[in-house]
Amino acid sequence: MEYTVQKLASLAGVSTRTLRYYDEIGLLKPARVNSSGYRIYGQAEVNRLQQILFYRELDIGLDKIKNIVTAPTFDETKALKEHMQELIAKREQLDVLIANVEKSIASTEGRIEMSDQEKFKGFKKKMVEENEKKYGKEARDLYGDDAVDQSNAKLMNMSQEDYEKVTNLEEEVKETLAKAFATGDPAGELAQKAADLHKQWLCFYWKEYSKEAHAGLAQMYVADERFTAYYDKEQPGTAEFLRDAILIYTK
Amino acid sequence: MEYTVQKLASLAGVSTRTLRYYDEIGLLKPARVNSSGYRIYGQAEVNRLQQILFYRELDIGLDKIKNIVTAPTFDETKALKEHMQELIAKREQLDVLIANVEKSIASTEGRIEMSDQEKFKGFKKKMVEENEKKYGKEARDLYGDDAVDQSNAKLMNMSQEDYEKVTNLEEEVKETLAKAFATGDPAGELAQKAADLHKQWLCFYWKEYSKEAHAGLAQMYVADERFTAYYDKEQPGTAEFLRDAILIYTK
DNA sequence: TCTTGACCTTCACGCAACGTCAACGTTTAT
DNA sequence: ATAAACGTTGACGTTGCGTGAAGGTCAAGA
Repeated sequence: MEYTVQKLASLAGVSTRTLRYYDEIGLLKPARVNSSGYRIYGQAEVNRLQQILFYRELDIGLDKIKNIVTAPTFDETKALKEHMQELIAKREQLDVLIANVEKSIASTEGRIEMSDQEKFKGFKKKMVEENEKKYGKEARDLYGDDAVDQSNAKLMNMSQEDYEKVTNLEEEVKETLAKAFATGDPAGELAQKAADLHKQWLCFYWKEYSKEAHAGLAQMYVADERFTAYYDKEQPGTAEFLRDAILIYTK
Repeated sequence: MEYTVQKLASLAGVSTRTLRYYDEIGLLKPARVNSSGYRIYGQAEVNRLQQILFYRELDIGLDKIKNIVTAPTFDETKALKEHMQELIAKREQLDVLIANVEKSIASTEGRIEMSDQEKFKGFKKKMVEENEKKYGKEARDLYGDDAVDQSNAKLMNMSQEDYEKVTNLEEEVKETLAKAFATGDPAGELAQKAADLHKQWLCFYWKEYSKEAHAGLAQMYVADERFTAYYDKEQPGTAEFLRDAILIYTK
């Protein structure tokens, strides 16, 4: 079956302008151009347009879609399966939002109270996404896919109380660590308490805890500037101090 | 609780630029501006930002959001409930897409075959949406909310076979109508067959059929240029002819 | 054969919703 | 008191098209 712009456009539910634009940016070239300059699309283009729309549905930029579908290693089945995972994730995130709306209704009706943080639950996912876009690749290179995925997954599934607990823990770690740093002794009581709090905090993000992994993470804290910057913010050297404390704690 | 731009931004997971932009376009003004020109947001603004993000999630334009949330008759609870309906609808549409992906996988694995039309299922929803944006208001004014909602809902929930049936029916109506028009007799056998087919077609979109509603729709066909344009495309006068045939059919 | 109308083409400007500098004032913490 | 972090207002850039304008193409009917 062959299609002109209009035919394909109405089949797929996009505008003719969109098809011309996709041609222009090299995302979807027609199978051939007839003697009068008309774009003629074939079966392969229909399939490809479908792929493109799949990815567009996930709010992926057209240039990235281009990279994905034009990649020589492009495995259609695999791409589709990944795609489905993301759709399912999107649906789960919608569930969070729906729960949020339900709560908001209860809240405006005065039945319950909502913290400001709760009010933006479900929107946070966007931040996770953007984080992925920015740091995703680095982090994946550094720590491996599984770690990143699990961390994200846990973050997204976290219940409201958990979220509050974890932010509180984060504060506690920082406070205890600051006090411990003042003592200068990573083997001291305070430093070990900080390491323990850090373990608890970590358990919110990790499926299973092991001393080796904890120690490994501590090493990475010092190797990765993003983490050192975070911990050294108030007191330079804190990241190293935390590493030492953890290394002792996990021995 | 009072928030500066950054505080509110990180709370809600948006950028500071976004907040400044929302201020600029009058969508979300800070509670006050301190002596140094800093924007200070209060509790009301937090709640309002939440509302805004809800609507933004539905891809509603900021100007429309502005109209919605600044409307003097703005009923928060009602808005939230409507909002939830749309989120649920969105999730259902995601289900359609997921089903589509599943089929696509089966198709690339050679287990089943997909028609070109099938390939774009789930994307069709966008067309419904855009139709809503363009004609929604008119149509709602003209036919009432319920009719439009039901029609959209049925269209979105339609199964694959139904979709094929309905497009076939549409063709059949057009063909029979063309032949009937040639006879010139709206009471004749062919014209009455066309009216009957039209009824069947209609039954795909209506929850319940009544002769009165069918007759009413026939009148509207002639009154609304969009419909007359559709039916008169091949043969001017066809819309009127169909109306007459339906009026006889429903008598 | 000529015209009409629905197609198709290529520019080219317009738009929303911000991102992203630049250039500069303010607050806070050490 | 000096830096670092945070705030401000322009102002131009970006993405993914929408929307003409100005004009070729093609089948069908007068």
